[in-house]
Amino acid sequence: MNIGEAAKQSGVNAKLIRHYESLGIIPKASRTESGYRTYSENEVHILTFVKRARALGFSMKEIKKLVGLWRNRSRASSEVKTMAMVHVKNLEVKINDLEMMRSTLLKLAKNCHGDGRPDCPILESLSDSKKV
Amino acid sequence: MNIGEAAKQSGVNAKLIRHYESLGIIPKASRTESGYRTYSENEVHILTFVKRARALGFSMKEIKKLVGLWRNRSRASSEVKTMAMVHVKNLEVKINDLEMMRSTLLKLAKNCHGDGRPDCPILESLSDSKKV
DNA sequence: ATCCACCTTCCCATGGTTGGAAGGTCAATA
DNA sequence: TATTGACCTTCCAACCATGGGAAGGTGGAT
Repeated sequence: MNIGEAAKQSGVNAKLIRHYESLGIIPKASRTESGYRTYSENEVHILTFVKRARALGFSMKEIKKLVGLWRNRSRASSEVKTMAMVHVKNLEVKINDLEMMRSTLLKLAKNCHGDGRPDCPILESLSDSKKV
Repeated sequence: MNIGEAAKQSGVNAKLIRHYESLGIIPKASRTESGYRTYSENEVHILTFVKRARALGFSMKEIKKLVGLWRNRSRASSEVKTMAMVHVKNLEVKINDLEMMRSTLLKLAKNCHGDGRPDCPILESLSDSKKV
């Protein structure tokens, strides 16, 4: 299977597959005589794994670790669970940040009449000496 | 006032101030004879504005626009409000994404005993053919 | 023989920020 | 006066994950 087919099956862009290989996240693909990368079901499997972990917001560094754990039959599940829970904490911090931004902006926008007049509490609040 | 003092007063890193200037987000600072940038209260004011807008998650491109609107006495408040509400929508999309990730991960982690044993539903779910 | 779709490697861009290197300036002190 | 140390200057590079494009080689069909 060439890289294009592996890309189609895994849903990971061919360009990205090469990139992941260069980062050492996936093992180096074997090559045909002319230099084309070849893939089997197994590699597609790994790529799918990476794609799903990415969709859960793990960084590539974390994913590299996860792939290692996944391929290591004797890993302890505690290690994976710990990573997952640390990640959940990070997600929660981000969610909190974004929700703060959202509520602040909504509060400001509520007081802005939003018509042709120039006075705008949003801008004022961003620039005034009193904090937002 | 030198750039260091402006940085201290505005809370924006000196390095970042130069960067913002190069991006055209803040006006070019005037210089002393020897080339040092000089700042007044007014510039510090703009920097503070930028910092707060950044804290609300606006992109630098959006902030450039906001600074322009802020400095333009005849802007329409509707324009600002529209930007704010578009930004709120974007925030909501991100929040949703992160919350999906969080709940998926929590669901997976709940089923993982997280001890010394190797079997781990988190990894299995990431790699299995059935979707997460 | 030609054509098109595929593959290869390479470099560059994004966005926002931070880091360092190499060098100039300012003010105070020995 | 000379030196020191804190500040300033510009330029170049890194981070992370991804995408774009150039320039050139391969594979297989017509």
